[in-house]
Amino acid sequence: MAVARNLLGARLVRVIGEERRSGRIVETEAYRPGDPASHAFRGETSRNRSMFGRPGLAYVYFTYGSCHCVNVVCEPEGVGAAVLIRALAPEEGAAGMARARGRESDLASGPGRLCQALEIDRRLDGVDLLASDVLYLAAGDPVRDSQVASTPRIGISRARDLPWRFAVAGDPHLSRRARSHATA
DNA sequence: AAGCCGATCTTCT
DNA sequence: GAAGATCGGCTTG
Repeated sequence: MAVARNLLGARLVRVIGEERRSGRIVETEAYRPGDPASHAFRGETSRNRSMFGRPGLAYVYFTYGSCHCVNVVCEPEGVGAAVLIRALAPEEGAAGMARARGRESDLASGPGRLCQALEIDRRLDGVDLLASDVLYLAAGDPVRDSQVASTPRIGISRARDLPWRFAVAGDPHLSRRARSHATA
């Protein structure tokens, strides 16, 4: 999907009081209407409600008892589609991310990790990523087509064959599963 | 380097 | 009752 590909290189910025933490998006994954792997597939629930909101909103969910993940809603209101942000290359506020993560490496190289590093949880579900001043998207360095790897999605059991995962080829900050998975 | 396990919330069967 | 858009630690090879 176009939005997932075009988010590569953009920045995700988190402001916590006086502190700024940000990173360049290096890995995304698209979840579209009619997609059996999408949280929206079985209709609207209290958890996925914001996925059906207007484009640019954040959909933040909690899973596996311990991990949050952020998505960017990208279809008109009522449709139910989003792009999962899977990995960031840390830029501003790496020290704060390390504090939040309790480690110095792999600060944002995974969908759950980046939420921990940026202190994103369900309280940020539904914020407008194009207007908020606590969590928002900003322009970054565009990524050339020659650097983009488009491959099957990871971490799901249904519709695995759809090539809707996008990554900056060879980037050192890709998610663990992207690294063990062939990234061609 | 790769694979299993536990943690433990939300939804679905 | 089980599986899931995961992570980190431990075990095995």
